[in-house]
Amino acid sequence: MIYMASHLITKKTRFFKALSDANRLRILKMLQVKPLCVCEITDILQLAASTVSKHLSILKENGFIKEDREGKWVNYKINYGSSDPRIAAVLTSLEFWIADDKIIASDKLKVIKVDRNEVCSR
Amino acid sequence: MIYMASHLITKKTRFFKALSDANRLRILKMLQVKPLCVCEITDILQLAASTVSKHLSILKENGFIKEDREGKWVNYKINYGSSDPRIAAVLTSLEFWIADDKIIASDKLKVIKVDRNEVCSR
DNA sequence: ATATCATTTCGTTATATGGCGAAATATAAA
DNA sequence: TTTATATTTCGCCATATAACGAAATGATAT
Repeated sequence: MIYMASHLITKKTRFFKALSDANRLRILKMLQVKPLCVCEITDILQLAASTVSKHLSILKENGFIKEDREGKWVNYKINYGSSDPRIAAVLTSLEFWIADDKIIASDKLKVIKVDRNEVCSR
Repeated sequence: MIYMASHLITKKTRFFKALSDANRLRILKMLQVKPLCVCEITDILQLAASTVSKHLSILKENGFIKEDREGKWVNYKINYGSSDPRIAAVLTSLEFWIADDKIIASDKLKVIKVDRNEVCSR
């Protein structure tokens, strides 16, 4: 089967694809509360660390988040200073683009309570 | 394998998923020029009519476009009056969200020239 | 009524995506 | 330098997605 390969426009879909996964939206919402390391996110989402790492790399590649190594931890945080105006538009009014619901509210509570020294290194 | 089924947040991804396909973005850009029927879009995108129909149904289900039957043709047009503010935001400034490129410029030219009585019923 | 044309629905197929665990890598601690 | 911890990369598998053609449906024209 021959698939279309219009590279120019395919690049445009990457922005939307990055936002097309429920767990990535949850991650953005959590990072809005405060920066988190991979194992903290892993603990809250209840996914394999490798899966979370992959989600974070997609969000980072697309400019939604930044990473910041701190010793053995890698902290991820919202990239409010993106030069892409679409990303800035989404990030500066996340509530508008991604409404809160019970799951997100619950995630945010967990973000506040999560303790890196407990959930990691178990 | 157990997949997450958080219905509330999965609904959120539908908006972005609808915009995550290159051909659907091309369709939105074409409809921005003027309303088109399925066979006109099929002719410009060079896809099977069934494929185009499916893309249109996804855009319609998500509130990006409206349909309007005119005899044996079904005309599709941009739904500028969406009650979902995110959709309104994207549609009222499509240039901001989906930049034009060579392919889109070429599509738009074809939209201006396309003649329903030629491309359909061949 | 029947034929024709536009569109949608359905069944099939290939690629993309997202999940996991294991192995590899990077840094800190012992 | 060895060990432990955090993260990433890799290979594999299941589901989702997007493509097609054929069949079904809606509407006009003969």
